Amino acid sequence: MIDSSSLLKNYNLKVTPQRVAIVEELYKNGHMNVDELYEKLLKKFPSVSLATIYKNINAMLEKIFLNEVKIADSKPVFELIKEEHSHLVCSSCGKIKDIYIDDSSLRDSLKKKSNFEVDNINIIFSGTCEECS
Amino acid sequence: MIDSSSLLKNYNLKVTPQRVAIVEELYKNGHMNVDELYEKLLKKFPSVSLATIYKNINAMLEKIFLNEVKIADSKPVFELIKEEHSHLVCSSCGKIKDIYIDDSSLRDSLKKKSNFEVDNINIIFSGTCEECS
DNA sequence: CTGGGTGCAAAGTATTTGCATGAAC
DNA sequence: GTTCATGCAAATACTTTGCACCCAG
Repeated sequence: MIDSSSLLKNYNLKVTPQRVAIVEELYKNGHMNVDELYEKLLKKFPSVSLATIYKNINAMLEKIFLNEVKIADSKPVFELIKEEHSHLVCSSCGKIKDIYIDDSSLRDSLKKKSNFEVDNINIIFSGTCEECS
Repeated sequence: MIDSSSLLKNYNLKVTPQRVAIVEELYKNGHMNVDELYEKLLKKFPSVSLATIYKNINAMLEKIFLNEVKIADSKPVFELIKEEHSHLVCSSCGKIKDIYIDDSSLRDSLKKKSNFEVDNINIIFSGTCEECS
């Protein structure tokens, strides 16, 4: 499991049960959109409000321990920040998986073509996952 | 310039002045979000409505001659479909440029790690463009 | 002429904000 | 005790829809 309380404290966020639940759900499920998070939290806190979800997501995005992933043809999803990685998105089942791919060859070929200074490369593979094919 | 009328006809869309203007603006500017398109069209058609912009963007997306690009921290932008390419997004000036990068090494390294069947790879480089650095 | 596009207004969906109360520290 | 999070309701932002009228083919 993940030590949500320490994580929250490290980022100067008060430890509330709702926040702990958000972190734990994201840890368990990897990638979730706002509605999925809301549904999960409703089970634990029947009176939780969507506003709380939004406020917390935004707080966590600002503290940079959450990352927003924008995928074609679907709602943005959120994930806990971890090592830099890319995403596999299955167009059949919709599942998203992390994958660790070396991007140095990409950086090299960009360098040859342009003087753009890269901070960050965002790569999304779409296609069909092993289970669906 | 671009032959917007033929383009529209080829995709079975009636040629209207608003549509021609949308295609021409996208051709000129490369990438535009809904509001930018709306502002441009307002200059030519003071009574154009946002609904028309949305309806046409959606029609063009369906006919697959428009592409939606989702970028972190900004509104989605639209571009005319052309050869497959990647995007450079400057975090300083916000400008988006196309870049043609060979992705075969990415495909190879993915193949080694996973049985995911790739249809399509979406790559966004963020950083600082030549002019801004 | 006919079908489909346009513009307007209204509805729908998504997200943010203000505020009173209550919990975390 | 003070600060800040929560939940509610209202406000704002974004996008779609319905419909009467009009233009493209």
